[in-house]
Amino acid sequence: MVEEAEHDSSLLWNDDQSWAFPVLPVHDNGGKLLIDGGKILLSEGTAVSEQAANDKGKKRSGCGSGESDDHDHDHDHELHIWTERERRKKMRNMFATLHSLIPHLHPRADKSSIVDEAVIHIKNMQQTLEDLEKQKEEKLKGGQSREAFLAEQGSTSQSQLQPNANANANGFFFKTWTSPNVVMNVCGNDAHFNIVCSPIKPGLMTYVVFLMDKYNLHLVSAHVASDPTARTYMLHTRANGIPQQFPEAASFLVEETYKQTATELMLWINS
Amino acid sequence: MVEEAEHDSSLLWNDDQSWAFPVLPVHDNGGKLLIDGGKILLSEGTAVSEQAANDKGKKRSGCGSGESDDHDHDHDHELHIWTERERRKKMRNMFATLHSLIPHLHPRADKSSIVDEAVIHIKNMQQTLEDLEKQKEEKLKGGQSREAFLAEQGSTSQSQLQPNANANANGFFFKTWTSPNVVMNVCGNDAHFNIVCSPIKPGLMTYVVFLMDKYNLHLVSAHVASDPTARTYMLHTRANGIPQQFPEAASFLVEETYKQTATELMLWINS
DNA sequence: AGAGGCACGTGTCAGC
DNA sequence: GCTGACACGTGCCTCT
Repeated sequence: MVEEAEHDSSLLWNDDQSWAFPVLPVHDNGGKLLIDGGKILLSEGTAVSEQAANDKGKKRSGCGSGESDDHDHDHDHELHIWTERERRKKMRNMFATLHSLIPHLHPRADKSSIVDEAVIHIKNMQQTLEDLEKQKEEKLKGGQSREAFLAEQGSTSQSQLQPNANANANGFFFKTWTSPNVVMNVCGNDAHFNIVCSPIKPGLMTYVVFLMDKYNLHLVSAHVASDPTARTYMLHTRANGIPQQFPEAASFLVEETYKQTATELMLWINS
Repeated sequence: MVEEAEHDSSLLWNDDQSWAFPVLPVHDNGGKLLIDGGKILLSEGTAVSEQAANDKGKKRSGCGSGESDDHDHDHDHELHIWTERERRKKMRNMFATLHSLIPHLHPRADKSSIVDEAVIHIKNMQQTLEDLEKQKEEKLKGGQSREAFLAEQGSTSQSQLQPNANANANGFFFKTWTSPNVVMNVCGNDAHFNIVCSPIKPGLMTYVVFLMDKYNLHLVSAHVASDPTARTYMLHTRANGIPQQFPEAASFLVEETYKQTATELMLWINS
């Protein structure tokens, strides 16, 4: 992953890390007229006084003159520079990981290509998933109406992503997803989560609550059991925030939401 | 000339600013720039103090004089600025469309969140697709629908992160059995039962307690949720009564005991 | 009152 | 050459 950067980046990295400031000297910083948010901007034809002198400026070399209460502002400012650098670095890494997730992408693809391809890739996958989902439903429906009993019985139970097929008729049954740490049972709008976390990771409950919030799930009840080496949770949640105009679509959405939640939870625990 | 340049600039600005994250329905205004139609609002008086002077270059206002070979360089430079602006704009739009593709994302999510969530989303979708394919293949391969009320579930879920699959040695993980009505997750001496019963069968809780007693299981906690048509239970139990002379045998015994319990429970519910 | 985010202008370095 | 891509420093703005 890191490697991606190639010499290009690594050089920059070097740069980034090694020296802190020098470039400034010249720093004309130019003019910025046109400031965004705040307003300003000079209008069109009329010129106006743009650029004011402002030296205010920071650590200029040479040129004596007044140094005074620099220091407070100084460190403040340096901190700003530093955080901005960090932020950029973070972004770079995120781009790298995003890059690594997209197949068939030139190793040195630039940022726009990355985002672009990410968009395309996501669209493709969403489309594919949608199609598969539709296909599946139609299969189920067809089986029900035509041959009711015979046809599609096989394949109940199975790998992790498995809906217990016979469920959909009218009764209330669990549709279950399993992983070593997180097991989720969806039943209508409700879901039961079983979670085990060992060694104990601080912040798990916080993350759970965050996820509930993110996906607009209500926490009906939560049961926590601790022992020195492990902690287990049982959660009962309810999905309320999803418009239910079309029951089938809604149930699909609920399911997807739950799946998403469970996946993220699992990833977090294993991270 | 100068004027032209200015004009140019301001126009471009307009363009550039044309909504930063436009797609998003609400708001924003993003912040920046308040332009109203053609005019610009300029800031309060105080603001002006900024704007650096710095000669070096660029379109300074008024001040006639030194035009000479400025222009080529000048124009050159402006072009640089312009292209950079365009590039940023492009990036912004791409971010916006990327944003629009990710479900459950806060409308004003910042760039890192967008990339972050994109990564997560892609991972999830890839995983889901992979699972679906596996599922499909297995479906084609074997119609193994033998009795299978309780299919034994391995575990495993995600591929990329962890081989946590059967690391049962020392870690604490779930071993899960599923059926439409009863899902059981064993972890060490403890187990979580998820039960759904519809229509409601009177006496279920009594039966549960009877079973716990029969197999010498302790009921650590029980959560019951009722609605008119269904009732769900989450139970946390602990097996204490089993002699533990030989740890391996013991864990086997515990597992068998739980399996037996779950089976009887399921049979009762479906009877 | 302050931390984080964004877009700007700017210099620099790769590669058609 | 020139063109595009990047990272940088910097001012301003928002959200808390």
